[in-house]
Amino acid sequence: MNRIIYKMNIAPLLKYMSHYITLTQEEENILVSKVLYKKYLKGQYIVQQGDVCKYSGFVVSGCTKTFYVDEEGQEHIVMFSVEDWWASDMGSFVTQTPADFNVQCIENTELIIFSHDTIEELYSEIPKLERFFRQIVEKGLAASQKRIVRSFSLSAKEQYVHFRNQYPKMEQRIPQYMIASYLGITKEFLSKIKSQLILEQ
Amino acid sequence: MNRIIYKMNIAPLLKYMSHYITLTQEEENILVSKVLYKKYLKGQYIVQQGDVCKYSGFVVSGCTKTFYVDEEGQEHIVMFSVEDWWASDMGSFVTQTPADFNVQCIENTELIIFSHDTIEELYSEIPKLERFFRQIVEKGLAASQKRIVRSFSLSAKEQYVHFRNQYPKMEQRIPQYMIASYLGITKEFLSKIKSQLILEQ
DNA sequence: AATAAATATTAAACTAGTTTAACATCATTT
DNA sequence: AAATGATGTTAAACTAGTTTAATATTTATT
Repeated sequence: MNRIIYKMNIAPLLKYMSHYITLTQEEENILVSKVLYKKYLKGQYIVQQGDVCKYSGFVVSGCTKTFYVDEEGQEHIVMFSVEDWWASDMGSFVTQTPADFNVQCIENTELIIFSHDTIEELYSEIPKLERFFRQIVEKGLAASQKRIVRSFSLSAKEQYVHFRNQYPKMEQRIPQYMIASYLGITKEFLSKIKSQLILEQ
Repeated sequence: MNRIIYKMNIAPLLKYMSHYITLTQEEENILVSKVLYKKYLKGQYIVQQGDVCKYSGFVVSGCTKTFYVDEEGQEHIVMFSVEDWWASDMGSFVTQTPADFNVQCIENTELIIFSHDTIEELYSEIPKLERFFRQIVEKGLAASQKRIVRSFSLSAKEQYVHFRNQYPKMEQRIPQYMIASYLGITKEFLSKIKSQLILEQ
């Protein structure tokens, strides 16, 4: 059997982690030995709604969308993940309950994968990681709360302007109809908002 | 100086924690020595928007609302906390950044308080607590995500029915205009929804 | 019991955002 | 270069939810 060994680009993860915790060389080695490196093609799924999310991926390169399909079959995007973000249903991964969300690549994407099966070993061999993941989830919670606040108190136009300001580079790589879905509006209405904004200047 | 010592009702917290971790008697004693017990009157604030949230409270009895005031001065409720819930801006407490939210008592409320100043001591004396708080925050994240999904994919009427089914007892103790605020609609429209629902049966 | 304060209802006029449908543009494959 | 599929625009008719304003009901206070 043929096994493809990808060259693992671990540096972005280590740099990212260094904002939270400091690992010794030996701890880094343990970490590297317990994560996977995976390449996905555009269109492939990392997580599927209803499955328990066994893997949590750190995006080394590429872009994913995290979305939900409602009873009418309508797709609602809740997050985009680019470099240095997490591609996962964190809620499902950490609680090991069925995922609310799909995570799908909208570009070819390279991920460093944490598997739930090995994460308990990682916690016991590198206790600091428990703190790391706690902080990641905390940040995720704070971001999720802020998202709720925005959707409560801002009009669609204001939310779009906020998105554009906060993630100026994402707009170039993500099709507009997906941004509309992220904002919770139709693509037609986003189109209208954009033409309004152009007239306003 | 007069110091009021309240009788601390710690049992509900210990029972709640037992779903996540098992504490020894000694660990329980440490815990009790490092938390505070506080009684608030209806109307009092536990957390104020803009302040760093130094305290996270476990509700022993009573009820609080967590809300946000937008630029137009409009109040948006994001959560109610009753017995066995947390009254806190968790996002602010764990990241020690300015709170997005106010937490105010809508009934007289008794809380067991974790202070951020002592929580690091608690983590080092009872490492299990780190796991406990990680799991709480994880559950909070999962709930917050589900809330976003609902507000994306359900109509106001569906959201109200969901709320009523999920928290049947809350409706009795919380005024309707606050429930409207929680659902992100006006009190007038909730009134309309309710009369529609009555006609439908 | 009377008054005041807080909470809830109703209805009409309005607005933000949806739906439908037709057309336009851009990118990819042959 | 033509053809196909994916993405983006425009406009008219529509609907869910808001605003305003007047009134009703419940709860708390004297």
